[in-house]
Amino acid sequence: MFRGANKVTVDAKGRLAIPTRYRERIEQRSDGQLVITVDRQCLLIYPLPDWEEIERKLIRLPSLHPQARRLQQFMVGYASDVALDSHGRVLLAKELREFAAIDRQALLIGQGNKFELWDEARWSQRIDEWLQDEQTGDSDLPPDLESLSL
Amino acid sequence: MFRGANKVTVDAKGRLAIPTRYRERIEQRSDGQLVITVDRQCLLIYPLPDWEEIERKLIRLPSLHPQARRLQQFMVGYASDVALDSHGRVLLAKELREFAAIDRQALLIGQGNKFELWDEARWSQRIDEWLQDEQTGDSDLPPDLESLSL
DNA sequence: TCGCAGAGTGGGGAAAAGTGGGAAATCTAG
DNA sequence: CTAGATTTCCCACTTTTCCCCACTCTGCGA
Repeated sequence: MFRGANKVTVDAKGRLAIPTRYRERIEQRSDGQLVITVDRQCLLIYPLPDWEEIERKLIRLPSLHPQARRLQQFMVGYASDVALDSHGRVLLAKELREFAAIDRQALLIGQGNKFELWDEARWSQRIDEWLQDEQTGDSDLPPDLESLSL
Repeated sequence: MFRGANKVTVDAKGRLAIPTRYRERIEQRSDGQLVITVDRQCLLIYPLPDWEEIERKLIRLPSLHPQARRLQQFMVGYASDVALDSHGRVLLAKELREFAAIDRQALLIGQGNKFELWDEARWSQRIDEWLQDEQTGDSDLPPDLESLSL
């Protein structure tokens, strides 16, 4: 399982260093092969086998349903294969960087079987929204979630 | 069970000494392995096995529900593995300290299977709010709580 | 009251990780 | 076919992290 938030920098050539603590796991899971694609506001980074499973699910979605088709189009369309270089870095294609507005400072967020990659500014915006919703009470969870014991 | 409130200091390198009385229990429960993550205003510290149970619950939440997704994103996203060093200290990642505004003086609060870690100033603010709510009568409990016998 | 032991606190330095730049190789267009 | 541009690979420098050691403080017992 990937977890944890890491400040990372994307250099002028669009390279991103994966924090060392994750590298061993990636090496053994997929021999260093990753797939990077887009989400609504951020990028998603999957080990190759995990992505292939997602891709199968996406392709099976009903292609007449407009939203399903759009999801399929974007996620599969932007998906690009990358491999770790000798220093554990990956190259982010220009199209992906532009899509997610990732310039230099970014946050790599572990989310179980994948990572999310956020532009720093967008991420802190998201935190603000969360805290605000908490205050105004817009954060009500569905009934079965309220009993969640942490 | 962890109980009690302890004043602790975070040094310049972000290290936090766990009070000795808890160390033995942590050693035997998880071999010194802890996971630290964020809550709304503070940090949460779990022994590794307890965290893994929480994580399983979180991951099972419906990922299309925005509030559930957000909870999952923040809690799993910020969760970081740490281990006690030879002096019973743990290192708080910079991202976590920033999130919870923890600078130097903090409070470590035992909460059963976990600890809460509060910035000192935020904690006393929270006490103030509580006392104020009591006065203005904003403290009405939901029905099933009113019958709670303390 | 003094000393000792256990706990807490603060660095210093070696090693590893992160970062940037340059050279070689490959591709593209004129 | 050649010149320019882009990508890929590799090297070197800088920064951070981690581990260990030393000092201080507090409380207890002699």
